[in-house]
Amino acid sequence: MSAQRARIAEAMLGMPGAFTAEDLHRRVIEVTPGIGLATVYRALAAMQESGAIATVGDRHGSTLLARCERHDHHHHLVCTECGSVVGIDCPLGDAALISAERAGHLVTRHEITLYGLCAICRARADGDA
Amino acid sequence: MSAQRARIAEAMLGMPGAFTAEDLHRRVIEVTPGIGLATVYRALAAMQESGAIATVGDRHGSTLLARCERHDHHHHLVCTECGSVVGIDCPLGDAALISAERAGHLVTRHEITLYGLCAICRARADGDA
DNA sequence: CACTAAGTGAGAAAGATTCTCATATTGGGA
DNA sequence: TCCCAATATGAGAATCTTTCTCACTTAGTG
Ligand SMILES: [Mn+2]
Ligand SMILES: [Mn+2]
Ligand SMILES: [Zn+2]
Ligand SMILES: [Zn+2]
Repeated sequence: MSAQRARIAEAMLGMPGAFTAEDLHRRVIEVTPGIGLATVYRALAAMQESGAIATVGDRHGSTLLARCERHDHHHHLVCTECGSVVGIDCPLGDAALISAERAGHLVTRHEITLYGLCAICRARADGDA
Repeated sequence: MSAQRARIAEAMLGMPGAFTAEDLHRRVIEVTPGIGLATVYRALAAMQESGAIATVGDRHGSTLLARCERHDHHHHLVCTECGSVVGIDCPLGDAALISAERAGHLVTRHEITLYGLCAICRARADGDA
């Protein structure tokens, strides 16, 4: 593994929640100037391949990513306020399976993402109100 | 409503399944040359606003859209082979709700999309095998 | 008919991601 | 340790989708 990938991985582990490629690049070059944005994109592609990170939405056209503790199949609960992300088990509900069956559709993949406010941001919102 | 919007809506109704803005533009100008791509994008934005269409994925970086019969909250079952789309009811499964509750997260929005093969494409795949 | 708000077309612009290419590094095997 | 093929890197160009600008035309209301 190259030195750059190692630094990018470290920076990625330090990200608090959802982040874009540019967010991560900014953090990386604070510690190690000179690393290029293209290298960050390349590292991100590898991480996504391995399941170390996943797409959890988008922000103004940029892909939002987040670190995954689990590398097996799971989904995400994303705070739209602070970007914190929690991995969740999330088998398809019965209604979905029944609809698919009725249509004769063979489901090979599904995407589920939940958005809202995490406990902390929810408390803060209540306090402000 | 402008003449252009009417033509774009007609063309949209004739789309067989999932389509991109350019797919639709191509169809529109077959019937009515001169209508600009920007106008198609503007019409699509309005349709999405009204619930007449919805995003159902992406194809090589372009947003995939599909017509909705229902304008209320629902989700989609998309054939990755032919692009056919079926609307489905799809309340969150218990597992998802329990995960959110345990995390103290207030869920305000969720996205669910199922991908796979429709009945027709499935039959064709079996025949080929 | 007159007026205003909204829509239009063409192209420029914006922005994210990928590609190119010359150079540099890596890690394994001799 | 030295060599080499494979892979990674950095800088910027290129690509490509979507949005914006602006001068001009409609739609719709009264
Ligand atoms: Mn995860
Ligand atoms: Mn629908
Ligand atoms: Zn939060
Ligand atoms: Zn199909």
